[in-house]
Amino acid sequence: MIEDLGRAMIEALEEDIREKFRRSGYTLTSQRRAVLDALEEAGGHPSTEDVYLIVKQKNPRVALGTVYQALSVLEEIGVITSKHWAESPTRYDLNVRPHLDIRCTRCSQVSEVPGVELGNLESQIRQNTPYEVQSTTLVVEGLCPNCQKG
Amino acid sequence: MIEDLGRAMIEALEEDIREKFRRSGYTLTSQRRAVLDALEEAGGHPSTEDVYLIVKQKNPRVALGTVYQALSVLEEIGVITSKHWAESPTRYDLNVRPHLDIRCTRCSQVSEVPGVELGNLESQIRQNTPYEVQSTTLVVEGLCPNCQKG
DNA sequence: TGCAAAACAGGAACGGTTATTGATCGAGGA
DNA sequence: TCCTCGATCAATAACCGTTCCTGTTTTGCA
Repeated sequence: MIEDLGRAMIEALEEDIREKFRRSGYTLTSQRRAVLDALEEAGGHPSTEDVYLIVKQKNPRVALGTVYQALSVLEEIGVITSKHWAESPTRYDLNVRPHLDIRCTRCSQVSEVPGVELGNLESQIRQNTPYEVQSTTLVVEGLCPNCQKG
Repeated sequence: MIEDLGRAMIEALEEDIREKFRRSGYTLTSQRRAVLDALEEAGGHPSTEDVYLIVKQKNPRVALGTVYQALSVLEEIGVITSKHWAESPTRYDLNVRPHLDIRCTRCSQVSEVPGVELGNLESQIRQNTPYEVQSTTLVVEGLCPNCQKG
């Protein structure tokens, strides 16, 4: 039952991804597929380097530049989201659902912050600026429980 | 009247800065002073390079590395805040009051978004994470009115 | 199956940032 | 006032994440 639900969700996500590629005109190549798989496998919020290492395990011929380019395409068509932290490489996340992440300034671990209501923040912003808003990201940093001890 | 108010605010800010240096143990050197002045003069949200160029006009001997280090100290003691945008160098801002900025993804211009109520977002976050929250920054990007035409 | 366009691999180059090193400054004590 | 010692600075090399470039391979399409 739960497994079926999981599979259904993955199916829906799959279809969504194919649709986004179709609309954009980009092709869903095996390398881009591998980058997506690596993002899923990595879980958390992998850096480009992390993704590259996972992809490389399965296909050692894939170049780092290709991973950069694939991530950029995936972000452009709205499949993934990038986040830019201080003193840390860019990290990526599948666009499964809107959520809030916090990063530890000491060990760089990223965790999700549950139960925060962003509410109508984005619509408020749209109302108060003449800009055409493309993205709003909340960047939260702090010390994780482990690093608080040290 | 208004000028007096402005001067009073600057005085208060000055005292706050001196206090923060005192508490931290760092010294408020002429170079750090110059970096602060440059931040004020630049207005907007200058990059390290912008600050460096302004500082250099008055004191050509100051090195870029010194500006980096000064900005890092100023941020550490809470006088300024850094913001990290995609594909763009770090930009800095004096901690005058909490506010929200938006950056144009085409021309990199940064403007303030008025009238957005962040409300109890930070306290919500603190309640929902075991992390010791150090900073929360809302990063908003879009197209400025000028670039929408192009 | 053949052709044009897109994507890729590999590696060099770039740009923002940090690290290093020796010189200089400046607060506090003799 | 002069000295001392730690903090800060200037100058520059090194670092690292990212982008760019070139020739090759793959893909979509006729």
